[in-house]
Amino acid sequence: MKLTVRGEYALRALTHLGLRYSPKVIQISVISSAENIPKRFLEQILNDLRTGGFVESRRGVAGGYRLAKPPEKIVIAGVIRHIEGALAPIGCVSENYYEKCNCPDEARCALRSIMKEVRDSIAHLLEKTTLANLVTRAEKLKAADLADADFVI
Amino acid sequence: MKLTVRGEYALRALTHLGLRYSPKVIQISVISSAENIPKRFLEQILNDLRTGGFVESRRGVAGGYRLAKPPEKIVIAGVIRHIEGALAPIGCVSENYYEKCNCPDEARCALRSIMKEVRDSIAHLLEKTTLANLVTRAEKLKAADLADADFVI
DNA sequence: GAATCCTTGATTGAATGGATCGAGATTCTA
DNA sequence: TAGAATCTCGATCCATTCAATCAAGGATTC
Repeated sequence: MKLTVRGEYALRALTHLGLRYSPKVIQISVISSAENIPKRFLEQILNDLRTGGFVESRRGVAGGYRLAKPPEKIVIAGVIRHIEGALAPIGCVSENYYEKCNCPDEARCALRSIMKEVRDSIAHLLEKTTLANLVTRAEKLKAADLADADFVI
Repeated sequence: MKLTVRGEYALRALTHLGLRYSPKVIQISVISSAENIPKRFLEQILNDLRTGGFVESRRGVAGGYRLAKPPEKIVIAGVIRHIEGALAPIGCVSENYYEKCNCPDEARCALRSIMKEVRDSIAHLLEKTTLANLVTRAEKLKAADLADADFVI
């Protein structure tokens, strides 16, 4: 699994929306400047997240984006699969994006067997992590940071 | 972590050499046809593995490649790092190939914290796996396959 | 010294990734 | 109902990476 900038932006944008989860929508430009993401590019990514059913949008003057379901229901593995594709490090061990490799005999391939373990460990971690979890982490990290600041003063 | 075809070939070639570990060298063309790897490309890859200290070569008529050290001493994580680069799914959590990301505050980044866990789990698996381990897997898979064949007869 | 094989670097062609643009659709508001 | 704000969608661009091939050259052995 490799997270490209695109996937990173997607997850950061979702976290932004998760931290402010409400029926109100948030504009692209707000997310763009808060998260330091090129606006045009983010536009593309949010639209893609909409297609995937992770966010929903509202057009027009008071338009913007919001989560399509509560943060607890948004699984990180699902987001990454939608944006980036396979979690597996190599196609021949992917469950959702299987691709045949050109080794002489896949069933007897030692490389495949170790890569399968890698895939499983990645998938296990990301399947059990939801956006709610990311949001909690973000809040805790912020709180810890504020505590540090107090301490310094 | 993403394993490209290049890395796959490298590990398959090493496994080939590991299964036949001896002072004798094996020709590129032999590995190439046994493992179904384009010869010219394999040439490039083996040369790269030589630079990394994983194999050594012998020129001339009876030339070829062999492992530069016993299979137990060749760690898969090291091979992948040399051929592909970082194990981490994103640069900002890589230990050996760190790259700054453009998020507003790296220390408070929730994404970073979950990706760090992914990195650690990948690294842990691949650090403890040696070529000797891969070779053993290959032998077992072959044996199991033969047993199946017997059973069918 | 000829055959064989490794060495090195250049090159190519395709795919991917990051990013931008422009025109269109939709919604609100004055 | 005109127009401004905002999302929508497809096209395009540029740089980089990947996979693969090629060519010339050097080393080694028989």
